This record gives sequence, C-alpha cells and structure tokens, in this order.
Amino acid sequence: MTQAKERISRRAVDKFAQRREQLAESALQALAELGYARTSLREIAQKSDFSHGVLHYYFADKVELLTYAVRKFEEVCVTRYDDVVAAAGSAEELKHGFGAAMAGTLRTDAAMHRLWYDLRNQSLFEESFRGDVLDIDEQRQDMVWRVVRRYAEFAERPAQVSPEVAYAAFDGLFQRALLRQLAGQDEAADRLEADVAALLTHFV
Amino acid sequence: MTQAKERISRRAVDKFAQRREQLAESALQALAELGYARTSLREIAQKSDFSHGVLHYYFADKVELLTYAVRKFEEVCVTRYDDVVAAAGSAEELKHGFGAAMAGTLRTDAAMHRLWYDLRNQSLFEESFRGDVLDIDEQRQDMVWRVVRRYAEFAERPAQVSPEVAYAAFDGLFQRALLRQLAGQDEAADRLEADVAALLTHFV
DNA sequence: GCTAATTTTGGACAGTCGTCAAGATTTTAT
DNA sequence: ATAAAATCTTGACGACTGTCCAAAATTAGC
Repeated sequence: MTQAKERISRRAVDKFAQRREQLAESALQALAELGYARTSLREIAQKSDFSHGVLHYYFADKVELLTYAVRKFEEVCVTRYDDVVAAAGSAEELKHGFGAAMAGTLRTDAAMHRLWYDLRNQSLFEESFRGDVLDIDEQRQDMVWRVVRRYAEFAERPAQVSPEVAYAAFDGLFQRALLRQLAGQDEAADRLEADVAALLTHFV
Repeated sequence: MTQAKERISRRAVDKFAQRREQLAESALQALAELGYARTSLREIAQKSDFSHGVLHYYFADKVELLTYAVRKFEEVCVTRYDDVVAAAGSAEELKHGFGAAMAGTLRTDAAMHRLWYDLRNQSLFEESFRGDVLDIDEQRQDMVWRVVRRYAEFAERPAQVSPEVAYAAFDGLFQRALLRQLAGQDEAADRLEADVAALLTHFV
C-alpha cells in the first residue's frame, strides 16, 4: 500500500484526496438516509461506485472515515443564512428572509439536517466526534449571530440575548420543526417560519 | 409460553407486569450508558438479574421492549419542575428556582437526559418510537409552560411567546448545556442556570 | 509493449446481533 | 407429594458487522 504522505506526484495526491472526498460524500448519503445506528461500511460502499474493501484503502478505519465525513459536512452547513443577511435591506426583510430560509431548508434538506442532529447526539456518547461537533456548533452559532446582530443594526436596538442563547433557541425551534416535518405534519415549516420571525423580535 | 392476557390469577398478572418493568428499567440503564446505537439485548440482560433469553419471554421483540422502556421513561420525565412551581412565592423565586432546577438535573442526571435526546433523535429515522416521542415531547412542553405561565402570573404580565416556542427555546438551551457538560466544561451548568433565568424574563 | 506500481475486488475472518427453541428449574394447584 | 404450568438458562441459527488480505484489474513509467 502507498500512503498519501509518501507520494511525489501532485496529481496522484490530488486523486487520492479526491477519492476520500468521494467516499465521504457516500458516507454522508448513507448517514442521512439510515442514521448513525444503522450505517455500515457496506452500506456506504453501496452508495459509492466501489466495493466495501476499498474503504480501508483510503481510510484507516470506520472512525476515520466518519470523522472525515463530518468535517466535510461542516462546509455546507455553516454559511446557509449569509446570503439572506447580505440581501436584506431592512429589519422586516431580514426577519422574513430568515424565517423563510429556515422553513425552506427544512422542507428541502430534512435528511441532511437530521444527519447533523444525529451526529451531534452521538457525540454525547462517543468522544471521537466531540471536538468536530463542538467546532461546527460554534460556527453555526456564529452564523445565527450574524443574523441577529444585523437585525439589531437594522432595528437600531441592541440585541437582548447572548449569541449562545440566540443559537440555542433557534436551534431548538428548528429541531422541533424537523421532528414534526418528518412525522408528516405539513404545517411544521409554516409554523417554523412564523415562530422564527416572532422570536427574532423578542431577541432585539 | 403463557401470555399475560390469558392469565387468571391476579398475582401472576402483577408479577408478569413487574418483570416487564424490571427489564425495561435495565433497558433504560443500558441506553443511558451506551446510547441507542450500541445497546444490544445481551447488554440489557447483563444489567438485569437474568439471561438474554428471558427478554423474548416477556417481550415479543426488541422494538416492543424499547417502546415499553420509552413509555416508562416518560413518567419520571415530565413533572420535574412542578415542585419548583408549587414552592415559588414570587416571580424572582420562580425564576431562580427554575434555573437552579435545570442546572441541578443537568449535573445529576446527565446520562438520563442524553438518553432522552438519543431516543427523540432516533425517531427522526425510525417510525416505531415516533408516536411516543411526540407524546412525551408534548408533555414536556406542558411542563415548561406551567413554569412560564406561573411566572407571567407572578409578574402580572402576559407571556410573550407560545408554549411551543418557549419549550423549544429552553430545550435548546438545555441540550446545548448537556453537550458541554459531558464534554467536561464545568461551567456549563452555571451558565445554563443564568441563561434560563434570563430567557424567562424575555418571554413574559 | 512490457514491467512495476497503484488501485480495486471479493472473499474470509472472528465477533456480535436478534431470534428461537429445547431442556432445566422453579412455582403453582390439587 | 405429584403433576402441571410457568419461568429461566443455554446453546444454536443465520445474518450482519469491521477488518484484513491475496489476487485481479487498472494505470504509469520506460
């Protein structure tokens, strides 16, 4: 076996890294569909173009693969509302844009979101992901705070809560809505949109 | 095998039910310690006084056992703050009592709480628990709302948020604190206590 | 085109899982 | 005390798990 570290060719290194990306993507697919408890390496391989054996060619073990996948997941996860912040021209616009964006991603990306909550929850039991989870959580908090801070600027009032409290509250709302949405309650997204907008006004 | 339904003797029925309670209790122990993903029937049996085979004498399969355990869990889970509400004589007292009670149970019962979040999260993937989880969630919401409503009475101001929003926000705060507490951040409980008290004032 | 290195496959492994049933043990009824 | 019923143990089953490895397939260097 040839380790990535020993490589010389730049192309080869890139290809090696590219395969890892590819397999991590398949891992995320499997995790989103089946949940952590039921995601096996063979399931992951089946979502990819390869057989199950190849996973140990690119990753030392399951933990390394999943850790890598979690880190990859982070990237798409922590800038979701920045566009809304940039686009909004007033407090009202931002408030409704934020609510709509949350409701939208709830409707569209439910499987991906439950994957995140599953991983975060798993880190209550397993130490391996905890560092990455806490890191992502912090970035999500920053993301939410950018919305709240901007809203406070528009409203020309100071924010009444800390970034931690704001994030925890919006996250709680989202998690609640996710459970209801997956349980088939079609009004979950609409209610989330309204609740998010209402909560924002209470926080600044 | 003799089913409980066919029994005549009252004592026998009670004993049958008692064993189920007993085994469900062992199941909760195992779930709290290992998490849903790694809890096996043999692990559960090992926490009890019996061998693994007996589980299928008292329960049809694993799902029935776990479902029963979840329902049992509900009982201890949804009246935790009622004493605080009953004891408080003023808004200030209630506010600090609520925060202290949350911080207290975070410190004392962390394993039990992560079990709840694990089960609730699992219901994002598996339909089997979903009904019970939603039911428990509702009761927890009522429990939190009794606090908020009472606080509003004391303060002689109307509550500014719905029961759903209040519960989601406090739950989000608690979940956040639980993760930090389990990650070894000793100040998590203290911060939770302060944040809960602060958030309560924003909600009424 | 040939050799050597890299990449991928598919099967084998030891272990664990949920489930089941036969037999041993205990409790109950008469 | 004895037979019947209820309860519990033990070992087995097929399926699945993460991991590893030898061999096949592919690619790269000359």
